[in-house]
Amino acid sequence: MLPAEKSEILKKSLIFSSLNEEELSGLAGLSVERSFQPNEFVFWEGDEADYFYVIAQGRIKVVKHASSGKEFIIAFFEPGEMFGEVAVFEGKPYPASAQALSASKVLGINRQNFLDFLATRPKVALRIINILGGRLRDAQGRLKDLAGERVEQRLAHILLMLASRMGNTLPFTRQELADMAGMTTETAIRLTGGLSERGIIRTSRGQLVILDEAKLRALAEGPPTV
Amino acid sequence: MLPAEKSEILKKSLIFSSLNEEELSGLAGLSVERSFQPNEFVFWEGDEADYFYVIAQGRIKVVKHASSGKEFIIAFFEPGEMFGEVAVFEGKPYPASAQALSASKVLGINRQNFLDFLATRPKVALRIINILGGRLRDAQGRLKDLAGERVEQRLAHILLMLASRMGNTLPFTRQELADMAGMTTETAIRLTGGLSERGIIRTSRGQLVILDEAKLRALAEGPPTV
DNA sequence: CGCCTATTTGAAAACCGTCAAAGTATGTGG
DNA sequence: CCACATACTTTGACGGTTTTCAAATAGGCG
Repeated sequence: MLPAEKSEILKKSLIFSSLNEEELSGLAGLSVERSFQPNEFVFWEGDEADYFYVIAQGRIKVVKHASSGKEFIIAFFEPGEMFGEVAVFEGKPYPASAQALSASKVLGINRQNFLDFLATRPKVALRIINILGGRLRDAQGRLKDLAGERVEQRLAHILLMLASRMGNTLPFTRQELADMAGMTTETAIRLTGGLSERGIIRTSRGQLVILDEAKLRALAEGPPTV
Repeated sequence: MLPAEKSEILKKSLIFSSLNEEELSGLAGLSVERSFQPNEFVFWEGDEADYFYVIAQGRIKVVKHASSGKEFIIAFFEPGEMFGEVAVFEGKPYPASAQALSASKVLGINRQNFLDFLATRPKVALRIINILGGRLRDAQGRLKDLAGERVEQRLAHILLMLASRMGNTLPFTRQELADMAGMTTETAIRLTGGLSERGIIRTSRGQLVILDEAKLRALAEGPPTV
């Protein structure tokens, strides 16, 4: 990949939108390109964290494994988004694993180089604070759901969250939804089946379309028995 | 409170440890002191977020309420720690409520003033990135637990996390532990009862002492049936 | 001493996970 | 182009974990 292409990719990322061309190419010079096949892992939980990543193309999921072996999906990321940053900013091993879902290209940015870069770019630092704040907010909302809500409401919240980021057509299997909502695949299927019958969503293999966001929102907030 | 006292409090906080005296007093000038009675709320979920806070004295808990009315405790904070920052850095309403547990004093720092301050203090920004990263890591670990582990393992994880921050004597009621681990008070009592019988912990009203951290760790990792 | 909150115990029921088996898209290789 | 392998989807029955509901005890503070 040419340096100019790297700059182009970084520029599209929200994190670096405040940088000028010169700064972008400086950062591009610090970055390393890596490519991954579908299902290949970018890093594993516990690995030394020397790099964080910005996605150039493809989709990445970040997961943790429970002691039972069950997988929990922390997040999906798309081109322009960063991942692996928690570990890098803390200087500790990665707290989760990252796996490519499709053929993917990412730019890896070295921890120490980036920290040095940040020390003179307060705007970028503020942007990162912003992004981390948003992720923390999401995480806290999900914590509350997992701790206190029933499966149906958990799934509804997940669908609404995904819809707000990606639109009403969601490219996820029921298994993936289940792993995000902390339930089994069977339960996710039964729930989506029920929602389909009520005309709230439409499902096909590996995809789910939200038809009636208002009803879904009502479901997410209160129990169906009003 | 005198400006010098404010500086003193800020200085003790990890966030501002890189500041010199002059910077500290500048920041102290931007801060407002507020006092709270036990059980009084510092802010409510959904309030406009103009300030974030550093604790001078007392203990604060940050909570969210599920649709059922059940309370979920996101975190407890002690003197020197900051809270309410997620909302401030995002410019959105508070995502949770903050309640004083004991008579408390806090320093409130205005959002816009602080963002201006940060724009010329990259070290403080990096420290905040660090703290947010740590909180995000914690939150992700708890997400995985809530999604995939049984109550006993969830409780064990919570106890270990608290112990690593506060030592082996934990000043929490079973109700509070239950609200952190996403279970009912009755379940928390039954579980702690079992742990006491096995000599792993000792409990009294509003307090829990960890006696055998190794056994607790074993419990947290794997199912009890080895 | 009295009130409020925390702790305790028990029994019943609900929710959801587990297990098993089968059907159905998608893509691959012959 | 068909056959097959692989993943995703579907359905049913059962059982266990945890919540729910109820009632009683006990500790601490004014």
